[in-house]
Amino acid sequence: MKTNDAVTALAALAQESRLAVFRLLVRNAPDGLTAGVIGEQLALPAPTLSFHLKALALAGLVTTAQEGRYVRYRAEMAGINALIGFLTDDCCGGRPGLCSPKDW
Amino acid sequence: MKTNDAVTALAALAQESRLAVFRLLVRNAPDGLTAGVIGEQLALPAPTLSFHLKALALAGLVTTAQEGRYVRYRAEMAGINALIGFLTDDCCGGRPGLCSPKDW
DNA sequence: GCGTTGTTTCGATATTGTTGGAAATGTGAA
DNA sequence: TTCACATTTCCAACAATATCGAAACAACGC
Repeated sequence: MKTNDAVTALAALAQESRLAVFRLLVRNAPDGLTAGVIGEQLALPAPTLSFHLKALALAGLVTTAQEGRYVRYRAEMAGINALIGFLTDDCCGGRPGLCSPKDW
Repeated sequence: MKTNDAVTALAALAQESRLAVFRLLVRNAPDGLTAGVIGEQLALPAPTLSFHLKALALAGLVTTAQEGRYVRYRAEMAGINALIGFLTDDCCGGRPGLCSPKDW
């Protein structure tokens, strides 16, 4: 993962509505939810939600699947996992034992 | 961790300079670095760096320690750990086996 | 086809974040 | 005390992002 990818992913999550969308999809993994259901659950107007879902998809944090009239969104676990790895890369100069072991 | 705390932490990391600062401090954990060294390594003007370090500190991702004329910054592992936990909370409705086990 | 429903794009506005020079603050050394 | 150095605050210009109504687009049932 490159720095720019990480910034994109972090920026996608660094917004209240998008973070709520992502966490809702994580709770509903791996089935996912349709856009309409997400909007209903989080009380977001359709254009606003669409804007945010697009950002999450571009960041590689959710995937989309057309299902007839509906579009199903799913949390992309590989995306969040790559992000976490990037954040903790080379921790303590490669000697992770220097950090509290039970935390890592 | 509350939603607002998570948004603050994610926003702090969702910026190229701040992300670079944080990762530099992670690599140099647990010793940390002084502001001047960070600015030198990343080629950031002092006011800009100070602005970013403040954001990281407010987000609970770095700690500060006055050392004479210098101020030493350290990555706060507990902060990043809490953030990661928040992101993956209640994964798959509490049945994490539904996600790829090797990823989690 | 035609109306209905689900989703996205467009557009205009409001809000917030980033940047770095100049100046101020704080700390230690001479 | 005076100087030098490290860091922060202040400020103003600039850039990026959030919001949501109206309209457009897409897919299904009749």
